[in-house]
Amino acid sequence: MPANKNQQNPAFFLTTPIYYVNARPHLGHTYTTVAADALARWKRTRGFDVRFLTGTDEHGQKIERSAAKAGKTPEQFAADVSQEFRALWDRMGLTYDDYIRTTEERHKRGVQHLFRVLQQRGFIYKGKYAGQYCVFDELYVDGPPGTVCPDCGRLTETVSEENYFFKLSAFERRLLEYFEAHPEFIQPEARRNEVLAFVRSGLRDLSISRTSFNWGIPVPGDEKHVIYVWMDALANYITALGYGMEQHPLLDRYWPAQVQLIGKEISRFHCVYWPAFLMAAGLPLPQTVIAHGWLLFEQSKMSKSRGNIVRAETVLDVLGADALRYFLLREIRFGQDGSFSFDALVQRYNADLANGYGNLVSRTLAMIGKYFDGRIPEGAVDAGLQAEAEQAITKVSSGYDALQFSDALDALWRLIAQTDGYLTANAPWKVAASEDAASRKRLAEILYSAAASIRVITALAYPVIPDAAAKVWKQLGLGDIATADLKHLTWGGLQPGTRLGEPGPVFPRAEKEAISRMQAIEEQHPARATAEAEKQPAVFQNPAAVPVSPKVVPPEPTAFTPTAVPAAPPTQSLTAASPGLPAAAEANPAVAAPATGKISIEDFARVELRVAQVLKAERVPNADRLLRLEVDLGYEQRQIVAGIAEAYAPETLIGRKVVIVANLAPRKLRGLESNGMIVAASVGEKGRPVLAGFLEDVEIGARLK
RNA sequence: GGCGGCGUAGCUCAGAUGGUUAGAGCGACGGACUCAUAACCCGUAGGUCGACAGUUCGAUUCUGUCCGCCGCCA
Repeated sequence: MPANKNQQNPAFFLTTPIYYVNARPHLGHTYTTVAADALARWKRTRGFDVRFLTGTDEHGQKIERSAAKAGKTPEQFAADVSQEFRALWDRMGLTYDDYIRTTEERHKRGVQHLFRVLQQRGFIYKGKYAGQYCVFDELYVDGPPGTVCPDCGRLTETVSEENYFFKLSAFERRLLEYFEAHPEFIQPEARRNEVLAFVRSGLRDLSISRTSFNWGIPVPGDEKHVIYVWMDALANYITALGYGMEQHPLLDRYWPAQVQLIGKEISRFHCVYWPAFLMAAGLPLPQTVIAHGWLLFEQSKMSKSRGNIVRAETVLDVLGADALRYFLLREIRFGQDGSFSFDALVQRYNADLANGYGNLVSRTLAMIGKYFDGRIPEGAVDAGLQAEAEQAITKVSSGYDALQFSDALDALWRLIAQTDGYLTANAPWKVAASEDAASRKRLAEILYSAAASIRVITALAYPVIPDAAAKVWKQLGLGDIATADLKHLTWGGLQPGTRLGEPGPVFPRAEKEAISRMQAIEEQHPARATAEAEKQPAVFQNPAAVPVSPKVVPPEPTAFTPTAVPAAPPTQSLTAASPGLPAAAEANPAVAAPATGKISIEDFARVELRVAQVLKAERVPNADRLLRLEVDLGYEQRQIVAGIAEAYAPETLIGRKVVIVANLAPRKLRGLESNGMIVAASVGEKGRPVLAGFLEDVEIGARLK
């Protein structure tokens, strides 16, 4: 990427999170990165010296395990996935200036330097952690032995290990004062309030090293320890600028960042830990951390059983990058959650891009071609249209500046409609029927005004639909939009006499079948296995039924674990066990791999699946996900504790017939004994459980074979 | 459980320090036009503004309770 070297211009450093290579790139990652790219492009057109950073986060126990499962070294595994991200961004033409990988030497050096600095400044000490630990989430959990992980519902392990700690508690007051003095630091408001509440409730020191695995950056001077993944990851924003090197001109030039874009699920790390690290290191804080919402995947009504992990490539194949960019930024109010569906995408594409922008360009340029031999006519300007265009410039600009992409695009498309309305109202094709001078003059005015409006529209649309804008810019005869000076965009920049470029469709209408085509592509893709697997019955939960030993890598399938359920790959049950997992955190690639170990019929026969009827159901106090059920098997009644409280209200279950694993060894959950598990499909990004059932009435106690 | 947010037309959402007929876009329906990508333009749609109660001359907009959804609580 050619960096803008003009030191006269104000620096603008913009970052996305670095993506954890445990998941393959999907639309969630694309959303963040596209928003950042649009902002980067916008700021560049406004004359800022933009530096746009993205990259991948590659350390941690999860990567170590996933690599082992994939039969690769962690280095190779991380490199492969990192390359997938990078290839996608390149294919989409994203204009990042730097792509950092946490396995790079420059990063390791920077992180170790940061560690030493914090140590020297007295913010790091060695201590001992004794308590509960969730192996799956690599998370310390509060509570007595037997506590379930609040994130995934699995039983925690009791551990005791020596750690380095960061004195986070020392920054409680300073952080609050900073938030107070800089209300714009955390956006939007809702996130800010959450962070404030969190800090106000008191900060404890943060464990920042691990000894239980090796795949990470060693603590300088104590190589048994590996630096905690979050400290490692967050530091990328400065190590990418040369932090830790003797000379760091980029750091001097670009830090602090103006905008750090993140997904809302990682706001605590970016709004509490990160500023505290920076304060401790004596570095200035970023100007704003902006959290966007989640991208949810709506199931299309045509196939309800569809899984919902969508890859950007599918959309690129069928509609192109601009379509995806436009949809994500137009349809979703930035900051709020939004949903994606192929239906809505094609709808937006046709209504706004094909019928709106594309058609306006097409009709206007066709008439200039026909009536003025392909040259921009010399004509007076329609004052009304000019005023509307100028108003749009203001509105769209302020929308982009505020990262309110949907507002900006809304205002821009209003101008498109106004220009379309202007043409229809003045009917140039009728005016053209008369050859007299007055009519020619009138015709020139109408078409010049429309073309001038299209020029403004195109310039303003460029950050969001760069490819299409570049095409139209050429068709207008204005050359390469990338080199155009859009900083002082005004109405009057279109020179009469300019010869139009080659005309051609910019956004051809999409047929209805585009929807089914994209759906088909998704289904055929190998990575689809992730979503496919979620459609299969997974055994749900009894979190305790999941192997919890930290050394189980991978968990050995036995007939008594959920893994024995046909067609559900071993780790699928692990995914199913995390109903609360946010969009950006799912998709263990190991899940995507086809099931490796097949089981024999005898293995399956060991699992006793039976029909049971729910007699009683009630919530387990202080456990958001757990329900205590009493079920009737015909030959006996028993108690089961199941993690389905978020999907089913207790009263709706009473009388319902469900499928249970009847011969599961009993486990205690929250002090309650659970005798068996309920079988449910795990649906969607969040693994919402859907209970298995029968279309016909089935006798209680019947066995499934 | 504690704290916070949300619930407005078929869909996605605006909005109101309380006040004549509650808005936009899309979809649907009707009309007009033919330069253009079966497109564009015009018009129509009558939604108890989640439920109930209160404050008020008057509430969808304020207060309370409830229901539903969501987020944060290392």
